[in-house]
Amino acid sequence: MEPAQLAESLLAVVRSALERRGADSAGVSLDDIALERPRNRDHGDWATSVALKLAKRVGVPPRELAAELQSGLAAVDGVASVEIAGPGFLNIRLDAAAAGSLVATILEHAENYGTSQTLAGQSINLEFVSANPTGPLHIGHTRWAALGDSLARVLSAAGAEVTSEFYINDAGAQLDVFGESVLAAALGEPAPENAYPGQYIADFGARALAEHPELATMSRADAVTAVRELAYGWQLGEIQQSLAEFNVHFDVWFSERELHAAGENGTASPIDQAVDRLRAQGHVFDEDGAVWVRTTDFGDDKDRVIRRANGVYTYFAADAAYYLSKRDRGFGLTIYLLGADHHGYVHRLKALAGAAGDDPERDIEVLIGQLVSINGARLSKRAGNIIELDDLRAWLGTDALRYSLARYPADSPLTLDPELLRKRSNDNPVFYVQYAHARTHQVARNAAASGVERADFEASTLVDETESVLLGVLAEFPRVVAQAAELREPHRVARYLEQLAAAYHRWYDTCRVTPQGDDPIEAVHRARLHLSDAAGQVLRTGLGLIGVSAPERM
RNA sequence: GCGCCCCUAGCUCAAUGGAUAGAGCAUCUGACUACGGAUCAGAAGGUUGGGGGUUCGAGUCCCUCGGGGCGCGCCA
Repeated sequence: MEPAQLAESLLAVVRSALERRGADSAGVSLDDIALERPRNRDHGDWATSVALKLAKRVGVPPRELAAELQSGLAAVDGVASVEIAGPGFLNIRLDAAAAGSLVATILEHAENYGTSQTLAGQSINLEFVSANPTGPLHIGHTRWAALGDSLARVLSAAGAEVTSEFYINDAGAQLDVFGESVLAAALGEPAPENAYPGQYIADFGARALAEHPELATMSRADAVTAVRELAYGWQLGEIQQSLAEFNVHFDVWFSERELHAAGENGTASPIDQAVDRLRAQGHVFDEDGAVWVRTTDFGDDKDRVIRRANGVYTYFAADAAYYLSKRDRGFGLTIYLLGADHHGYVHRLKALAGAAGDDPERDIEVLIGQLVSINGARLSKRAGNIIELDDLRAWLGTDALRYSLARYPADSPLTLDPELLRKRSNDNPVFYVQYAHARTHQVARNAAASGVERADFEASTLVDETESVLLGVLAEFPRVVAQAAELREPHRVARYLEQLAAAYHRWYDTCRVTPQGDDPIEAVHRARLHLSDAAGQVLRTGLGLIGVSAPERM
């Protein structure tokens, strides 16, 4: 039996109890049921605090209401016992056959077990990383890459249509500075003020000159443009390759230049159109020669300039046009994953949504992730403690790196120790989880060699305590995935996998799939092989949700 | 000064308003002539930053104080 079915049965019992008392039963929903797995095994396979929650509404002492529910619940098929505990908790135990039937469900649905339709019909645009194409990705980008890609997978598993998107800031002054920096390096000139530091600038410069010796004789303006475009292409290519090797996928690479460019037959640029549209909505005004958006109407602490008095658009203008682009492409929900150093943008982004006629509370979400620090120190180029994605991957490997970043919530400040990272130790919980998965395959290989077959499945033979626990953990997977999607917290999947791996390892330690010596093969061995298969399936699916491989051997 | 985030075991971090706050690492003690020990069993480790409040119940919600991070341009 799956928890969802138990919750439905419980809801029916609750409703009929309320009706007997003449109380309103229509207002009770699955949200009130609060069916959960108790931490303490003494409290049963499943427990509910529904009697505590509803007691006041009905006007009955909690334990009295619990007693009424107890008898109704005990009659549900598959429920072995129901106890009342403490102030009014109901502790439920399932019989082995009902609990074990979950294995068949998992094997039948295979990689779809755990997916749901809780976000079905939602079309979501998820933007993350969006680094400037003026340098390599560092550890901060790496964190958003791991979290964002996992979130995209989790949202999809919950039934949403997800487009993951990388916004390339390729239109601003930063890219010009980048071009100047590379050109100076190419021509052996002293680095200009505010130039980008780093060996890669020199490397780009040398490569540019080697491939295009004519740069030395071109006009300054032409040379800057040419070098900028060359280096931009190379850098973007490296970013794309780094992310691909990190198993991070983007559906759309959106160039900011598209927003500035006028149409082929002289039509207004998307930014021009955006300003006009916002003005038509009544949220734009002119003051001191500049053009403003009245973002304070939507909770921002000051209004924002969208076009300066000198006629040049601000960065905010591109943001506006970009948001409208997403909107025009039909997304019902737009999610931004930003670092904490950008949290000041939350209000103005939401204001854009509001000004465009969307609901800032419902149609746009801005997730703020805390920055990563190294041994307590913040990352900075000046401190020389920048760590690049490619270095991290070289030290740890993609699996360990992705896992160690995905198992923490985005708003948790993360402190890393580069010495530990370099050591590539087995401490990383990813190996614990992967080993559990490899073990399910080892078990299957051993079973095949010993003649244990998958012919029949008698759920009622799974009576060991470790089997009961393992089944309970397996039963939670769909809810964990749905919750991770709803709360935008993919780390819940990783934490769950550690729990599942622990339950599997303990079970393995206690229960044999392959009989010892000359002992006969019995139904329980075959049932355990199914159980092991089911655990392997869920481990594999779960690891896939955070972009980590599930090896069959380690 | 204003705003957002954070403060949980020695360290890194979990925990829908639920029962005795949990893992990993580190420390200590055990377990293979039993499906690979990258495993398992056990010990020790806590005033959840301090103080108030809300309620059947608070690490979680509210107020306040302290500490840390980040942000507050007609920059990008």
